[in-house]
Amino acid sequence: MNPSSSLSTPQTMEAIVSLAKRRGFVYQASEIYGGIRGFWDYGPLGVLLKNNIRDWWWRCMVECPPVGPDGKIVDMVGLDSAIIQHPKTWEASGHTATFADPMRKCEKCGHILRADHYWDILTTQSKWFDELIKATDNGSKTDPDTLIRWVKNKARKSAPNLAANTFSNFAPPPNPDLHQLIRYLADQQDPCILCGGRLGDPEQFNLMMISYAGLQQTSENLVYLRPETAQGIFLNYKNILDTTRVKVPFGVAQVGKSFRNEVTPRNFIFRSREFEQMEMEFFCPPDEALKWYEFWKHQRMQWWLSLGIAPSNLRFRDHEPNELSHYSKATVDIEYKYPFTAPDFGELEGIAHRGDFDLTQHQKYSGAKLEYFDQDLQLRLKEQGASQDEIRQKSRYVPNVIEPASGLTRAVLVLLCEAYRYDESRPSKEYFAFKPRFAPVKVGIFPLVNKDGMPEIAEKLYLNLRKRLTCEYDPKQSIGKRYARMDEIGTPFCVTIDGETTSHQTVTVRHRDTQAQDKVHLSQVEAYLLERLNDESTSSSI
RNA sequence: GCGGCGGUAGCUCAAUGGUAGAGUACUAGCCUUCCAAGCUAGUUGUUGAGGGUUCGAGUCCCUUCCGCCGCUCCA
Repeated sequence: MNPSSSLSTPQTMEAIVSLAKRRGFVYQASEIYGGIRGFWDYGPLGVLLKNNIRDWWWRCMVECPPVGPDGKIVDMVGLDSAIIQHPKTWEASGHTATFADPMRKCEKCGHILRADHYWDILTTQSKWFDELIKATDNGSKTDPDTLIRWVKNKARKSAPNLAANTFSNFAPPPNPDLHQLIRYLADQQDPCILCGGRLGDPEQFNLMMISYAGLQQTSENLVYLRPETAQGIFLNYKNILDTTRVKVPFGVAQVGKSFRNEVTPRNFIFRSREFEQMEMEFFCPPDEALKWYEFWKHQRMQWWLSLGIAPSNLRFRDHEPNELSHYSKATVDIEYKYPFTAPDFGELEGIAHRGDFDLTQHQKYSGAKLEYFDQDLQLRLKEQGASQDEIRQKSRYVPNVIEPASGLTRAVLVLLCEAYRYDESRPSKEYFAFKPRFAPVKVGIFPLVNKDGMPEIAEKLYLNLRKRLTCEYDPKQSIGKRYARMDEIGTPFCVTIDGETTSHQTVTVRHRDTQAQDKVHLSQVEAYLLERLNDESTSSSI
């Protein structure tokens, strides 16, 4: 990409959102009703772009996966599991516990905290609580004078919304413990740890979307829309082992929708409540997990580069130990420099070493046996002269899992950002320089003018080419206008039927990025285009 | 969720409390032999939604929805 023509600023983002709407890539969902927060519709061109990325991922992961670090072919299969699974799935995965906490919200400042951890959070994180501790000599000096002094001075700043009782009838209970004292100060309420404001009643804040399977909306019928596609793979791990001929190490890949009640959906399609994921779970022997983690980390970065993204716009970011999810032994994010995060980076894909957490959990909750008996390993150990005990112990295990999990809808966003160009000197100042493989429309087919037999030839060529390529035929208006329109939606090639087509059987192929033109024989057009659409080296642009 | 700003045609934007407009796009026709040319005609609005004040509201007030920016959140 050309950095000079592509500025990474919020203004760029607005231009991209506007162009994406205008040309039918992405619409806000339910727009005629005023829109609905966190949901987006992919228009005629958006769905083509999204499908192209999805198909490339599927091709690179399932049909043509990379050869393993030991030079051996790895087994990889696909899956499309249900969005709704047994509710116990989410208990086992930890989502119910971590997603469904009772939360309380401060009515003054809006701070949200866990209701069941109120006292812990207050005593460890509240500034005004620290001051109160000091002022009352660790809760031993709770006479009205001391308290009034604290309320009138320090608390005025650190806890402005603390509903301290009127000073005239200030009468804290005798020898209160700290919790009693604070409830007294806050007028019998638990006050906000930040501002001292009144906390609302506890509410279930569930980041998983809820529905009911069955006619009655009872707790027995409660189900969740999946917050990630991964669990569907773990649930089918045994099915796949039993019904296909894969052997550990192997991977299962899946593309599909996931749903999360994000607190703040924002930044166009970056964080939405319904989104599409491309996830792969790679099952391997425990002592090979780190090797495969490094392998996939590298492979996944190569894949993003294969979309034509500038290396300088991508980076790895290792998760800090305290940042790791409850299941993960190591996680690295692949991040992209989005216009709205620049010069910072934002998440694009996470590659997690999940250990044996998921399979062990599902084994525990379901009672199904999810161990793997590794005959290859048994043989190898035998050859190495290991003891019977060691062989028995080592060749039966719960596989470890390496999970590259990426967002398909985020990939769409990245390509829109990465391919966006602004160039004053061109007829269409704005255009998308998609790598040909991902362009929604590959070829525009035009008669130079709408007469002299040119439309007939162009139409025939269109009917022929569209069998293999996404094409558009357009005989209307000036040729420059039609080129510009194609540039704007990122079409890499235009084929124009001109006067020489009737006399010499040649057409003009016009290239989006350079605006250069080639003469090609009519019979060679298809081969000419196919060669350039599939050739990696033609990607002068993204 | 909180605070600030905003929402008018598909898009970019005008419009002292007094007739809702421009550019562009789009459609049809003419013209046009390679980069958004021109001419003619045409389509396009519950001014985000709901309520209020007023003789009269795009404009003032209230509520709500959506968006942007900053916090907060993002197992």
